Amino acid sequence: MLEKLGMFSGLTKKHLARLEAVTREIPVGKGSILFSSGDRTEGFYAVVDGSVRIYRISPGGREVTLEIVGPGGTFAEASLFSDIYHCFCVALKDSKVCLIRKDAFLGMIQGDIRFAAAWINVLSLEVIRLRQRIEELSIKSPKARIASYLLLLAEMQNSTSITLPAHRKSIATLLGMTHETFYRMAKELENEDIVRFERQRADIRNRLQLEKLVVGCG
Amino acid sequence: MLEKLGMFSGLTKKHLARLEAVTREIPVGKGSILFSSGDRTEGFYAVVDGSVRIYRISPGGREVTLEIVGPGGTFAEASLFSDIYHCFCVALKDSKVCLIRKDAFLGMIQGDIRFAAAWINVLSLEVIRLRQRIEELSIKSPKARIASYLLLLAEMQNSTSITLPAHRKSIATLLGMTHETFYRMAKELENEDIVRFERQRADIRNRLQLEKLVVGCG
DNA sequence: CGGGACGTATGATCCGGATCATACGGATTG
DNA sequence: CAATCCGTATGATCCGGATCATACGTCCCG
Repeated sequence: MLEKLGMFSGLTKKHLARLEAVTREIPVGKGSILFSSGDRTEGFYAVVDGSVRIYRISPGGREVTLEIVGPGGTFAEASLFSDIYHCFCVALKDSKVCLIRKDAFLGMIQGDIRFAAAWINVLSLEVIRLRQRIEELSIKSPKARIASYLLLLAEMQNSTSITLPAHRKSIATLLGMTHETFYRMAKELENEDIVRFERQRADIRNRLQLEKLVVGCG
Repeated sequence: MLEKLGMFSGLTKKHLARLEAVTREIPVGKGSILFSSGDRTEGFYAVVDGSVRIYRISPGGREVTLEIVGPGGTFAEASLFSDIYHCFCVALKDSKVCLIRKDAFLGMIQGDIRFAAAWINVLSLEVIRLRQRIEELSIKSPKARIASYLLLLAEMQNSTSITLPAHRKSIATLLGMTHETFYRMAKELENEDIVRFERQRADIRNRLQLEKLVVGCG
């Protein structure tokens, strides 16, 4: 079942079989916590079905969403080199995830050069993605951050009709703003007829204008 | 000369020699641009001496500092999997950097399992660091961000007497605030006798209070 | 079915940090 | 040496987004 995960494509059948042998499939009910900050690491995960939210509790007590992961995505990769998790993971819907066991995976990396190379590729892309997020968080204007995020989703989903990967409150903290601000800015975007929100969906009506918002923000 | 770089320790002499063979040492004068966004990638770099600043130009035209790298640090690792650089690099002082050529390095990774494993380690740590930065940027209070940053530097330099890695203006954009705000907050910290700034140095006078700022910010 | 918890949504208020302006000193350059 | 640039520094003003308050809908669970 791992072969559907994209990042593992390019592996031979033999490798896949070996990998699946050290993989455990775990169903997680909506709202349940997969792991908490401080837990001993067992390995990293891949989302087979559903979606999860990765977050931390800031020292001041508020939740900071680090990422929202959907089908095909992996998370907690850094746990391979850490004894404990440094964040929380909660299921946004009833989901199915795969736990790839740490020691076994490290062993495979050390024993299989192709595997290692593939993993290096994954990590490198992750670094690039994180850097982009840092840059986007440096955008002060909440509206521009939302615009930037919607454009990112549109690109990933390859459509101007976007499925929001989580409820608005989570997305708000992902983008570093309060949910009130998110609702307000969303409403503004609707009033300007740039984006139309509807339940779990967002339709980009005026891509040009949306891009201008990101650019024009400073 | 690479063996001093930390990330390359643990390699055998033979590996080191091979690596150095594909490495080019480059002197960069203060203020000169090592590469620009859009340039074709040649490889990634390690700082031997001096320091450099990595930044992007946001669509709105302002500089966003992504990181400040000192001796022993590496940067532009992601260029291994990209055809062009996505950021700028400028030398903060007269510096000496090593260019590790992309194709050669990729070849070594694909040909040497120990090498690949070491590199995976480097990338994983980078991912963890970037996540921490994302979390810190989510801290809204500039003062708390400064506090958090100073504590990070203190930990890295293992002393309460810190050498600032760059001029204040760069640090300000690194922390996602204007330089005016940085100066003001720094002055406040001095008035409260928590930190004393002096030329390129910062002395933490009251670590407890500094930590409280980070925690208490929400 | 009824109640509670939570996501969604919007209004009122307030303050912090961005912006604009100004000034001083040190470094660099011609 | 004078001129210039840039980093450092601080004051005045203004506005945007956080905060607090409130309310409605819906989902879930007993």
